[in-house]
Amino acid sequence: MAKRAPRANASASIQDVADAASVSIATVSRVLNNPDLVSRDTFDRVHEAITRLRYRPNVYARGLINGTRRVLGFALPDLHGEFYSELLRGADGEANRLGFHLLVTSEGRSQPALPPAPGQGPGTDPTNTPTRPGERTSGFEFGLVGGVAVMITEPNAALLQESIDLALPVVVIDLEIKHPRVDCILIDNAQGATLATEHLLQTIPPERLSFAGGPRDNFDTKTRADAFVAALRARGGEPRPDQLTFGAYSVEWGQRWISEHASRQAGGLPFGVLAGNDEIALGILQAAQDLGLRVPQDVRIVGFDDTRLASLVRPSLSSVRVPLRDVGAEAIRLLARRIAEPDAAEVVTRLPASLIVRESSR
Amino acid sequence: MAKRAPRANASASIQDVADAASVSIATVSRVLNNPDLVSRDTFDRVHEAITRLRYRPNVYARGLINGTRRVLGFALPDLHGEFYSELLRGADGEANRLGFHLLVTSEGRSQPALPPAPGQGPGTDPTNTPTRPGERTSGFEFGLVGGVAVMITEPNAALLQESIDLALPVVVIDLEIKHPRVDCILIDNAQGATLATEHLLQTIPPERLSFAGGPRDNFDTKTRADAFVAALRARGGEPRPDQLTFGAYSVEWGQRWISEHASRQAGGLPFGVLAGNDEIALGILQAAQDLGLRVPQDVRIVGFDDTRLASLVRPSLSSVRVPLRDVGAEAIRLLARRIAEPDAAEVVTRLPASLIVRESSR
DNA sequence: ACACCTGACGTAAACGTTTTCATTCTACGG
DNA sequence: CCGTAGAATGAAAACGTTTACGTCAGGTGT
Repeated sequence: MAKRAPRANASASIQDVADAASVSIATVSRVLNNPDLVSRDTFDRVHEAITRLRYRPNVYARGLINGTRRVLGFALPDLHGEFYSELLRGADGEANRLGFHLLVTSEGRSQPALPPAPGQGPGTDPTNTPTRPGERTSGFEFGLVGGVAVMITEPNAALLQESIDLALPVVVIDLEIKHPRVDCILIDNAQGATLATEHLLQTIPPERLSFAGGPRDNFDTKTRADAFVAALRARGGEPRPDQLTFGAYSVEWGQRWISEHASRQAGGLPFGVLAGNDEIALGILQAAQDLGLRVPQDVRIVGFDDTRLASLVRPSLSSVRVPLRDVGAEAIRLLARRIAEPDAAEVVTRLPASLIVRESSR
Repeated sequence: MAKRAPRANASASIQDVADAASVSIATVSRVLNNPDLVSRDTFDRVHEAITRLRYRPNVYARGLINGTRRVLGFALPDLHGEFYSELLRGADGEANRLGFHLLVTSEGRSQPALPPAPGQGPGTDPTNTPTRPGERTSGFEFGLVGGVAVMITEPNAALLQESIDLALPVVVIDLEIKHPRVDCILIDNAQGATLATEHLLQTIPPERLSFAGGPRDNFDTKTRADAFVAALRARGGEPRPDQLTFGAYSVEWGQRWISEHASRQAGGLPFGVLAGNDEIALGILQAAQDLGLRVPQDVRIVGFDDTRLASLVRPSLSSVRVPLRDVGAEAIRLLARRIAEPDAAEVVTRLPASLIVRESSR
């Protein structure tokens, strides 16, 4: 048995454990991965050595052997705000349960990690800065992760493409993509918008109902707007063009919307508005009050996303609740599934939205 | 030259590139890490092969050789809410700039990854569930990360200890720890609380000023409370015991506080309160209005943390701004530094707080 | 007594890199 | 023409695992 002097400062290796327990490294490995294959005696000896030496298997060596990657990438457009925060939380919890780790990233890390600036031969190239080797700009570490959950935006559409090229398990959030081994998670925006619109229609006639959306070309915005229109039509009201407006997902846009809308609003009171998200709704809510409109007596407002803002504000804000935490958790579950069975049939999970009625539309 | 048929589906290895460029793997490696050592011709050939084959060096193999870990752990008590969200964002941005990746985790993953349930010999152990080998509950993946930033709470105090034991670079957030190679980042809570208290003292006499804190045993709470007391004393007012109260970091506690306080408040109007964080402040703000108190005419409120809530609520909330994003970024910077020079002197970064005055105390 | 299985364990190959050392080749000063 | 320096490259060891395979002992069935 080739004993080796354990290095002083570094963490113990499997060899150190093997030596300490007077077995081979294979046996140590078996204790860790297939305990049934070793005798009770040996198990105990090795186990004792492991705890005594504080042995931790080297993740890199392990990852090298069996592509078993316990790390999942989570790429979001941004990390800021309740919305993503909640998504992340769901993902983290589920990852924890399933024994995975979360590598988070926001926005454009998509430039490939390789290669470094080419082209300085032995002849000194004048245009070349030192470029120390350790410093090369590293994009998303594919190869480190066993799968990626992506929420699509411009910058990381490239990331998605690359993941697909690499045959990496991929889950797309909030967008339906038809691709051989790509699963999707959708939030049922249409249903949520329908729910909210129908709720408003209980107290407001169709012609006095508006939709104040986010950016016009945003996918979610469109879905919600379409559902709004459909719900109005179902009640026999073909919406006028001015009943649908688009701006940005911001408080400021909400404020601007109400100030413009209030003056234009010839239809009389009360009127109602379905906002594209809670921030817009909040802007409307506050600016409406500043304009002397009472909520909900004069204006009935429903937001979208049910962020914590909605419940904290006064009057509290009705909102369409999208189960963000479930979305995060489901993303991890789907990834785990696809890692386990790479060729499983594609899944499109559609999570239902629900309407939380609060003071702003009661 | 031992050509090997490249496997069909797997990603290209360094050997594939070497074959394609008719060089040895050593040369390919040099192209990647020490371009100066190869001739111009070879460089170009290899470079072409790399791009053509979409070669990415295997992170695990690399990590196995040179402990260069480009992944940093970020352990927070929770991921929920503006607070952590903002911290994360700062960290992610800086990590991106510095070429690191972020492995996030919240709460108690601290149980060691090893070993799996011991003690089922060949004799079937009745108490033993199947315990499939792939399923073992994995704690935080030390060994995968090159450093850890920890924000202390009960569950991951263990994580901190373990990191220190492993001689892993560690940065502690929001707590000063004296330990050989551990850096700390502190938010200057005392300064922030002082600022806020002095601001309130400009319009409110000391005896009508209160502190509505979070949990009594919370470190931040204590620091803020102490600074509050000190500021009062500096103005010659020794605070009565009832001017300092402790509860929880929640809206509900704020609401409860004001309802109890308003009845007890014999001192007359207006009075002022420094809240332990924005949520408490918000609870106070809303419940005060419900009680018929005007803000800021009757009650002046200052919150803490300056989360987005503060600016969105009406009346908007004065708050002590703590530079969360900077905290996150600085954590990454410190980690990077310690990875580069493990024996550098310990650093304690103290980030200044500032007071944002809004309607609630104007 | 013999063949054969089985449980327990060790040997060694593989995973994909980086890096040290050795080798080849060219050029050049003597 | 020889010796040698230096540039360019290849061969091979090392990193810490997992796992296929081999070995060996002690049964068990004939």
